[in-house]
Amino acid sequence: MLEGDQFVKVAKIKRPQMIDLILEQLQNAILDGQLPVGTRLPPERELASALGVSRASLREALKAAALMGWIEIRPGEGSFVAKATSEKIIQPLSYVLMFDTENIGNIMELRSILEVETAGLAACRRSEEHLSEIRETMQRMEETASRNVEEFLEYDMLFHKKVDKAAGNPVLAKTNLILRELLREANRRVARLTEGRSTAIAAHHRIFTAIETRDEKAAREAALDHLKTVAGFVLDETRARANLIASPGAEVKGLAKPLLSHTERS
Amino acid sequence: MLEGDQFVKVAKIKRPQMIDLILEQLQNAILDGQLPVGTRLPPERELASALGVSRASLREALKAAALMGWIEIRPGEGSFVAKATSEKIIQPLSYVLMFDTENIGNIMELRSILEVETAGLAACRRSEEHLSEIRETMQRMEETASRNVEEFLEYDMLFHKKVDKAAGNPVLAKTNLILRELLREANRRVARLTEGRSTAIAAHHRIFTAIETRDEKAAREAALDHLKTVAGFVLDETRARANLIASPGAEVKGLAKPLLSHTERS
DNA sequence: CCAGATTTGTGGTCAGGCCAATAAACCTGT
DNA sequence: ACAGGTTTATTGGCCTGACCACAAATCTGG
Repeated sequence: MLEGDQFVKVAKIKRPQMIDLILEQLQNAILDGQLPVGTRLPPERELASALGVSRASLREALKAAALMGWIEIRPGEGSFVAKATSEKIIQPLSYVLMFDTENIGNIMELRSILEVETAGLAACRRSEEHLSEIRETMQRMEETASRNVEEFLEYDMLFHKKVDKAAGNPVLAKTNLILRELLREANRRVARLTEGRSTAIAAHHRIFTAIETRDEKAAREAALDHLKTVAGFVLDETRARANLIASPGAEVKGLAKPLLSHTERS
Repeated sequence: MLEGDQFVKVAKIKRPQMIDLILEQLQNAILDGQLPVGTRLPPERELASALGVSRASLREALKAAALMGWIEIRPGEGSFVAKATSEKIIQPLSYVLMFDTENIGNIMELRSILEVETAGLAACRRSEEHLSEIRETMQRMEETASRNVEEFLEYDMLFHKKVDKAAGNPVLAKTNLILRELLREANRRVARLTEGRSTAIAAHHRIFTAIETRDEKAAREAALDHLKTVAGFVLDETRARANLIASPGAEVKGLAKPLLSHTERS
């Protein structure tokens, strides 16, 4: 690419495309308040002729707008201006991170940062209802530990989801969810080990107790220990796998440098 | 997902849409490495018939993929698998956020968590080269403070980018970048104030010094103070705008509860 | 008055066509 | 033989018109 010579700084002339213009106009209309949330857009055929474009072009724009979360298209009904939700806002993150999945160590570090703070926030903000939801999930998780690995994993995920909820920040919750999904395969390998399941249960217990007593510091410490343990499992697994694939002695990417060094703080 | 009623576990029947299926297939192909970056996709007509769909449907999918940054469409040439860049993906959403005070607070909180840890990691891991890059960016930022708001903003962004780089976690860096992009509009409003620019410069100075002396604790504190200040500016601005739009006296959503309460730790 | 059948409106998809931009193959004068 | 412009094939951008599937509104018989 290397756009441009080093002498003239001309923006490459790009003929504006209909779809983009439509998209822009739609965006402006929503931002100007001309189209409040919930407003129903005119039918495609009508809107297309009003804008002076074909229905096909308009549809490409509408589809794009829908994927970006601006509108919701309901077959047989019409298109409606949608509310921006935390899911939609943070969704693009997952698209970007998808290209980095081989870099498990870095994702792990990011996750540990966020989960630690999340646990701390949950300890501060949790309500009684939050607490009982977390407790219930934890108990179900313990029950399934010796029975079904997949079910255990689901309750593991759910536990963290409930903690996220208690932390009261939907954007944070969604981000955590994405990171956990990215690491789901790694976690699955850990959960297959009996030792992995029992240590996870113990860690969740500590986290729960800390949240119950509103002890922010303890919650953060418990979460950090948990994540360190999981990271240890995962990285051992990963390293083992990597060594099977790469030449022996080859460095596993992203794991050579100090990982989780933010451990030694506070 | 688990998000059902507790009685019936019916997933709402949704007729899968061609475009989404195509999109999914494309995504998988890219993630599986079947389509390395730079690969040229078959012509639309050919690909459409190969997939057994109409060219119109395929086009909607390709257009969406292009907007998400997965591919690049060059008229007269073809479609090519592209490296996803976060800026392009996020840009449209940042405007929407201006009117979403609830999530601005939440995103701010998420950003503060990550930037604080990033500063700490940068203090631990930075090299001399990192340091000089950060220093240079900071100096340029100071030079432009009194001249050009847009340029100032760019250097502001760049400063944080350099700190991210020093922290040595690309995934963390990308996430931070996305969050900053999301808040770009808000930051722009802050940077327009002379006071906003001067306090930002002072804060960056503190962060730089802490990183220079490898003082992790100081780096974290400096970053936290900085973010708290920015959050104060942003939320004041947003609140003002929100009150102009919403009915007077209406509570600004999401700001009533403790924000940035993780401040009082360590 | 109401339940079921029918009509109407709407998005989802398709087929085929023309135009515009690009690149590759082709001339053409030197 | 070759540098230059010119033509041609390929490809994406856009349009028209049609049909299908689904949802709501309407009609109809009891």
